[in-house]
Amino acid sequence: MPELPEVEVTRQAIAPVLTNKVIKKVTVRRTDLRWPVSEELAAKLTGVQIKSVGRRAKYLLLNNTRGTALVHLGMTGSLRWLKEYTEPTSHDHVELELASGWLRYTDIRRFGAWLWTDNLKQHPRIRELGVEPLGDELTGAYLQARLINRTQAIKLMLLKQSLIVGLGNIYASEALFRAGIHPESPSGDLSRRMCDKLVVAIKTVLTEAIAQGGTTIKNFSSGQGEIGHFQVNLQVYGREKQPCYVCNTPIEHIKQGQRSTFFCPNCQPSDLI
DNA sequence: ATCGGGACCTGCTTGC
DNA sequence: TGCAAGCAGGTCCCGA
Repeated sequence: MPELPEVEVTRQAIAPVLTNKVIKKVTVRRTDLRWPVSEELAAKLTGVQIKSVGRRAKYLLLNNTRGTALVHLGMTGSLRWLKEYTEPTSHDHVELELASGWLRYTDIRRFGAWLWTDNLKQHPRIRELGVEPLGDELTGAYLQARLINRTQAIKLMLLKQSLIVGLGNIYASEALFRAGIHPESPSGDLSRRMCDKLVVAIKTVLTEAIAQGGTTIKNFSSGQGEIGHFQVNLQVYGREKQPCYVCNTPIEHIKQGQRSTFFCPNCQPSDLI
């Protein structure tokens, strides 16, 4: 489900109710998520004070007095703040109880994760991550340097979290449309000018999506239960055969790495392929 | 090192 | 109506 904007919107929603609060109790109903939820996680989190709620890539970071809990939402995960307790369903796997309410983690497909670390920078899932797209490190020069000699299609490269973090299947297609770049272009063939344009497109689409509360296609909602509204701004994703908003050409749908890609064949010319 | 594909898991939609 | 196939916002791991 969630890409960077949805994770960031979730972070912004839950940070105010968690910051400086004490976790009274941790309930893990299922441990078989993406990786097994360790007994250490529940033991360490119980009784700690949350110092801040951060984000690195698509991981939420519950920074606390003993270390950090990393929460990944996978494809179908969500976090929800409950002021009043409700009976958990079969997909509610983790819960934190605080004095003022409960933080509940729901994840139908269980591709998400809850991990514990007391050395965040050296954690294997964090160590190998690429640059944050909304920070100063992502520039056209960085992108071109990392893409040089790579033959893989640019859409697939944008999904690699070791290059740039935060983009997923929706925003990768959207960024390429906004940059006017065909998704099958060999990465190493992008000119510096195109890399500059792509970087601007990535930053713009993610920033706008965060401002709109993320994209809700199926069931994303922020930690306070608000759905996102960016889906009305999607230019190509999910719009197969519908007219391009810019030029009226029907949007095309292809598969790359067994995943859907959407693009406008006119606005995103294939001259590099 | 880079790539392509399969794997993990559940639920919903589509087509015969 | 029923059932199988295909699809979904992520990412790790394997073999070539």
